[in-house]
Amino acid sequence: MFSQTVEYALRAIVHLADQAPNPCTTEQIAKATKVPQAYLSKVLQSLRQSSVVHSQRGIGGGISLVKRPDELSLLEVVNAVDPICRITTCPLGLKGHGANLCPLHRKLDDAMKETETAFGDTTLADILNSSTSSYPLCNEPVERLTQLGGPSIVPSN
Amino acid sequence: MFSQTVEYALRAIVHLADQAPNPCTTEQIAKATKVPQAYLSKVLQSLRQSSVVHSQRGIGGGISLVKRPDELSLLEVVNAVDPICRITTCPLGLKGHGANLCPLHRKLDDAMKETETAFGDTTLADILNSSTSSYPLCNEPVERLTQLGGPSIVPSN
DNA sequence: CCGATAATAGACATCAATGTCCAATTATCA
DNA sequence: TGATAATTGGACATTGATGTCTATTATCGG
Repeated sequence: MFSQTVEYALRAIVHLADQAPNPCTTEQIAKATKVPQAYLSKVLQSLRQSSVVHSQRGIGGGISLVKRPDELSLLEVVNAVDPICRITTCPLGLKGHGANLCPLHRKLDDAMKETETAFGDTTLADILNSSTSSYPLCNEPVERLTQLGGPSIVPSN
Repeated sequence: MFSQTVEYALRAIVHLADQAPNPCTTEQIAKATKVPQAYLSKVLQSLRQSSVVHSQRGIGGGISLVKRPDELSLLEVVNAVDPICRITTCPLGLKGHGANLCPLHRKLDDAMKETETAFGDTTLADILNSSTSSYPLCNEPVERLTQLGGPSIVPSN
């Protein structure tokens, strides 16, 4: 129901939120989220163009969130890469219907509205703080690669 | 969020339900629902293989519903052509997660579950009897091409 | 049996989603 | 200034979704 691209984008953003506000390189994200790195870089491009993430080249650079995790919703991420486009007018182009959807398309649009609302109401902080037995994306919380105020380069092995 | 094929399949089924229990030819459905006829025939094949519709060749033949409209759910139609596949195990293949989804995938699966439930609880009869100002798929109820018990061939012009 | 009707099957075309690869560009550090 | 790290951009490959076309098969009426 959701595209592979949406899945990848959400994984990446969850990882970034987990590391926020520190940046991660595309390679780091790719490994942590098991997303093909070359394709991930395309997905991150979309997220950058939609101002969901910020990117910085060069040593110590990488990708970081523009907003704080508690201010960023799943919907913003989804809409950046594969927008949930609601049904606003009759797909058959019937003039008599216009914005007044028939029962079938009303039902379809209602389902999309539900999803839109569910994603719009959930922030990345909600995901990270959710108390389930599984940690987001990984078996255990990864060690944070960097500390908040400190110098940002720590070798990963 | 839903594929074009799902949209087409639902349009066709709504039309068939509207005409039930009489059969419609692919051409009739295509015109009524504004779906490309050649592609529609493929979609109807899927629906036949899933036993959602029955087909009959030759004069007086066509496509008809297997179940009554009040016994057929939208979900059965959707699953016949483009199944809503729920997330049952960790998409990253993490052993520690297994069937115990992490918060991200739980959220995604919950959204799918909502949609699944909404479609599973709605029958074609619900769609046809829904009291909105727009009639399903068309500006006004089409004249039924045939009567229930009578001979089934009436020229369409 | 014959001819008209209608579904069926398969080949083919087109386009978008997904995925890979590499050169170019930019930023940082020593 | 040069070396290194990292994103960026574009070309390319592969696959599935969408769409078209034609020949074949099944059914019915006469």
